[in-house]
Amino acid sequence: MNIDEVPLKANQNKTTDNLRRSNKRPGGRSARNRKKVFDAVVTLILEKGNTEFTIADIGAYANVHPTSIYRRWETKEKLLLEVLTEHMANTISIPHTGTLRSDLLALLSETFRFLQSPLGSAMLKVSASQLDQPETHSFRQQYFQSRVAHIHELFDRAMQRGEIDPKTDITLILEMLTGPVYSRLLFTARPLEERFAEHIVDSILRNLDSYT
Amino acid sequence: MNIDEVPLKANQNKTTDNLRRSNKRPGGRSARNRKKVFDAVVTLILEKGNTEFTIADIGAYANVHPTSIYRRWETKEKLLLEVLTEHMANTISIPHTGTLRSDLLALLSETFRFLQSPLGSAMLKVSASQLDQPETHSFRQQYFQSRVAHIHELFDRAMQRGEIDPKTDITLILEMLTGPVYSRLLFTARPLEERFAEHIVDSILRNLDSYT
DNA sequence: TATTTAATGCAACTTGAGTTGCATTAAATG
DNA sequence: CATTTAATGCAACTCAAGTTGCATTAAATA
Repeated sequence: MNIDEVPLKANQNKTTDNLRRSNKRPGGRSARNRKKVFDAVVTLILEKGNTEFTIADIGAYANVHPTSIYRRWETKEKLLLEVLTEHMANTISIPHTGTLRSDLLALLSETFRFLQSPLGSAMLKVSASQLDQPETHSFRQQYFQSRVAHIHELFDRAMQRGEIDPKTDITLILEMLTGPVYSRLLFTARPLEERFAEHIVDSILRNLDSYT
Repeated sequence: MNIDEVPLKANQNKTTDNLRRSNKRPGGRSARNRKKVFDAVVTLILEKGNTEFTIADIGAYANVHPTSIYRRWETKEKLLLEVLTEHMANTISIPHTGTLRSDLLALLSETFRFLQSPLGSAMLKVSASQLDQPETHSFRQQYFQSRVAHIHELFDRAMQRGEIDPKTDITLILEMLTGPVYSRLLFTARPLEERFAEHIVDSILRNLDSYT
């Protein structure tokens, strides 16, 4: 018996299962409803400016019965995490300014903007809410990894220009780049201003040799 | 009429009000219940390893009627934020190793340990959950500010040793020090290891001139 | 096209979080 | 010590989140 054919107990691992069998009934009603629900979530976050709506609200907006949503995603958090991850992957834009420094500054500016927007704030809130939920670890990593994958192009150019060593740990750069933003948003509440971005970027660039 | 005497509508701004009038009936049953509830919250977080308990659970554990808890704190999040802020302020320990570098490494190690513990994870989760709740901004800032206040002693020593400029922005250092930890916890899930701590600390120390 | 299979819609239900009114208790105040 | 005031305890209630069983609908497949 192939491992893929092992019968799973109902409701077990629904979210990831949902992905694994995503090609079972792909083009039909399921896919349409998925899209309707995802669109409804994004719209609701933008309209309300936060995530203070219920699954019933989503169902009403999407014209999909709430029961169907509960059955496919189990919790609002899992649904939101999936929606926001996918949305990010589709809307990310990569700066292309000519130098690594200004590329990183542009990237960080965009991060400031995003994390202060309803969608970014939601992403941060939902990610933190899942901190001790091992089942959704992979989703949060996927969010970051898809960013890394996209942004890699920016570093590839920097490598070609000789600004950066090919062995550089890109993920580490992004951890150091975005981390301090979370400190400010979560705790100090100091403003996300240009000066802060420059400080972060320059403290990375001045230490590039320690990122290999 | 003094601004302090403006009558407040019932239930308005209950949490901060709770602090402001904390000397009204301080030593009696209220204070005892407050302590019982706070202890119960800490114990429950440690016992369960997470915050998946209800206000009813807290009431049962503390032998305080749940209604009283609802009336004083309104939501579990506000209560937890208050409890964790106070607990942190009381349990923080300041390294005193002789050099700024090893002090910061010790501090960061402790931060790793704390943020991976149930209490730290709870603090991060609850803070993020309050991201768009302006009423609790001050509590999250207070948490960080009380850390800054305590840790300042560490930097004072470094200043006396001449390792650091007296005009250094200590808060910025702490933002840069702890920020990347949130990146790892929330998104990349890479391990919080010594090597990571050294990378963070050294990239601060090598750029100390830009922190003034 | 007919058959099979899975998702969906719907109604009824369970459950638990949070609220309210009122009596009780204890702390503060004179 | 008597009085006043506020917090507490308690019971009853509301309401919304989430579940379950079953009929219906639509997609896949032979």
